[in-house]
Amino acid sequence: MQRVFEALSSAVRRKILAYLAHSELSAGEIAGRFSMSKPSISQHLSVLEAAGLIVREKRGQFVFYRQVEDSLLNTLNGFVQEACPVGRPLRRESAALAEVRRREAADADGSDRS
Amino acid sequence: MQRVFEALSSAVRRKILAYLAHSELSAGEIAGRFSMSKPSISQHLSVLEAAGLIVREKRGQFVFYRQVEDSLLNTLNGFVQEACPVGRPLRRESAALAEVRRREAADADGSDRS
DNA sequence: ATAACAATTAGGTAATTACCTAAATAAGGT
DNA sequence: ACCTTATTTAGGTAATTACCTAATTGTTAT
Repeated sequence: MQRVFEALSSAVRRKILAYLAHSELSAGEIAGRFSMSKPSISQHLSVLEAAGLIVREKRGQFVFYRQVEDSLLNTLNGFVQEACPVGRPLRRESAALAEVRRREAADADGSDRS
Repeated sequence: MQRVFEALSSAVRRKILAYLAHSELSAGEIAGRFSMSKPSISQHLSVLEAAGLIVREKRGQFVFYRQVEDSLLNTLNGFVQEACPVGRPLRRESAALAEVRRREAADADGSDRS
């Protein structure tokens, strides 16, 4: 948890995570998206890896990085539940989701709309 | 956003937020929960305030702090949407929420809106 | 074997952060 | 007015962080 939040405290690292949201990328491809030295990016990648947010996989000459599914979400969610005065917003969303599903179920059963 | 994540990168500050989840507290009451000097806690409180996560209100001799509802959640949510590959579960919740609100609005005013 | 490329490690510096104590500001009680 | 309590500001130090360049390691191709 500590490591995750430390990792997220850097704009560069958050941006890296955003890039990795869409597909895995090699260290070089990531570095190419920033105007910063490769060693610096490499260091940011280790921080993200140490936080358990991404994993590395060496394939031949390249090292590919990809996000660890859910690890970010789980941490943030866990934190919100105890730190958000009213985890209510999220709970409200969940309730909203349930509500939509109920209506969809009802719709599927016969009624129509738009 | 930057300030929020920086604020959250400290365990002490996350703990302060957790305390403020339940009720407002004076600076002294907060400091009393930590084995750390009051000035240090005061500084942590400014960081949280600068991030927009809490607000201060002076009443008499005391300064009370309380969380700003939703500001934490909104930031985290916004971030997750672009950084989490599987932000999908959450995105689905948000979409569901938006959908419910659209329907509620429609139900309430009865006007058409294609 | 050598060259070229990919990535990391090593080592150093500047800037930031987290703490502390002491001093200042502000409000209340006597 | 004076003393106490609540909190913040000032100022300083130690530890951490973010960056850089240069050197190293590992892989692929000639």
